[in-house]
Amino acid sequence: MEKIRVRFAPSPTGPLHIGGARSALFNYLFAKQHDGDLILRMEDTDLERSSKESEENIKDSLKWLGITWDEGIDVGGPHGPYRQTERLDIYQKAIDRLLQDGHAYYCYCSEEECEAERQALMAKGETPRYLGKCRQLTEEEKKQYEEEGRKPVIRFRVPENQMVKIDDLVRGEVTFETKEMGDFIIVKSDGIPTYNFAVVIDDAEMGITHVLRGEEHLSNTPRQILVYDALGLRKPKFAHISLILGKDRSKMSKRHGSTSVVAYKNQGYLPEALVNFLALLGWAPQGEEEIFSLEELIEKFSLERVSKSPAVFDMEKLKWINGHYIRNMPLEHLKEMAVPYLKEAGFLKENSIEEDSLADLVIDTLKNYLSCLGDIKEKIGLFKGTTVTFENDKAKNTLNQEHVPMVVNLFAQKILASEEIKPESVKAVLKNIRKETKLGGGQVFMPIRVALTGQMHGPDLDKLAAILGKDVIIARLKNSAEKIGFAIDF
RNA sequence: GGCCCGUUGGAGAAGCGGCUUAACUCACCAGCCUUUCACGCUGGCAUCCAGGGGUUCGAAUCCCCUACGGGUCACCA
Repeated sequence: MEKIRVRFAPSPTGPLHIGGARSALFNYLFAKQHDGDLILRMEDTDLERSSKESEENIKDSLKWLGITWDEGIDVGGPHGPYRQTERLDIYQKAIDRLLQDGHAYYCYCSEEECEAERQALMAKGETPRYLGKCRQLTEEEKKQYEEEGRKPVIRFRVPENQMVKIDDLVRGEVTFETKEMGDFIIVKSDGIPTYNFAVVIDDAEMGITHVLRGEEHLSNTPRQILVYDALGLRKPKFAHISLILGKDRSKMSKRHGSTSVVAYKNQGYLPEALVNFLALLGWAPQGEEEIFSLEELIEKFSLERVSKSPAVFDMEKLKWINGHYIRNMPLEHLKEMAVPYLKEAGFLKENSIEEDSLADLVIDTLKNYLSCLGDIKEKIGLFKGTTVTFENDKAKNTLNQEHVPMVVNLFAQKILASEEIKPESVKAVLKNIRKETKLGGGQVFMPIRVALTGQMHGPDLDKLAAILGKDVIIARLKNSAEKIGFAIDF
């Protein structure tokens, strides 16, 4: 069987978008599953908006997600170069042929003229399109336009009254009529080909067998098919993936939150979580399980299970998936990733041994409460400062019970007497207090928790105390006692 | 405005004419576990598949119309 060849062909006009990342992922999964190749190509024919910076961002984001390509930018291959602006001579041959065969022609109409034509058509309730004014220009007419200083574009001559059929792998058969189309531009007046043309030449020349891309390209596809046919090129199979929408069901934009992959990276989302989430957007696994590694996705992915309807980007679910990956990640690995966030939160000053073991404890404690590593900054507030603020009256009242001063004093004395404050030692202290006072768990733990944090919930007391350390524990207990107004004896 | 695509619970979705009293996951609610919270576990959460017609012995599944959402019609990709 023929080797599957797919491509991801972004235009480097901005950071890698969530939607682009999903397209890249689906292409990657499809290719790897069939032992095929993924080609990375830059569609940089928009000279104004394309930038090297964007290209770098796209490559970095893909690598971060774990999406690698077998051929293309940076890695090379037999069909290079892989930047469209470096392939101009390749396009030129096809343009010459099209011109020669009468499938294309020079058009001298200005942008303003075309715009006016579109407006007029629109006003009549018809499809705005180019009506073909320059289709049959004589040599004299051309010469005259040239003398006027007009720079021509090259348009593709769309055959009249033809049906163009697309056999889309996810949408089924979709047909378009050429009379709705109008002759489209294949070469701009600056001599650079347009997307609809270059994409065809490249996909054909690079031997692409399957084009998986966003739904926004569906109505461009008939134009491309026309070009394939005019040139006698073999058409790839097409599969158009539905769009990703924001919470309000309109196309996902900055308005809905972050749209670039880097933004999620910076917020402390894990690449495996984002990949997992993205895969679930527009594709559904067969069984009940929804947590998959890249390898598992490669195995399970199938175009038949790609949905035709648009997917809503559900931030809650992303957070859940990310939290799941955080909780299940080996501590070593997690720590490595979390250190920058701890530093940013002002918790870790430097990487001394002592602080490192503290970092272990902090991360191990906090990991159950995080949906992304960026949350560390907020959650770590619990461990900072020597004063206590009660979250509500209920919390405050737990300290107004008769036995509380005794418990708090006892706890403080035992902590002061401890050589070192470790989870195990705190646990032992707590146990002793219960034994000595003969009080129930809730009567011991809750007052201490509130006296320490002002809150009625939070991480295990032993871990919490160990992170706080002797000085902070004592300071906070004193602060609480002061606020409630009971006597201390330590 | 023309053309194209879509519409199953709050969200992602399964479903492909009878096996559906519509899987599963997130969210939400209740219970259990736990010193508390979180995690985890158990259970609940659409009398119905945008609305209306039709085809059929039988429809979420096929057809038509309407409504709504989206895409596209660029010298942007």
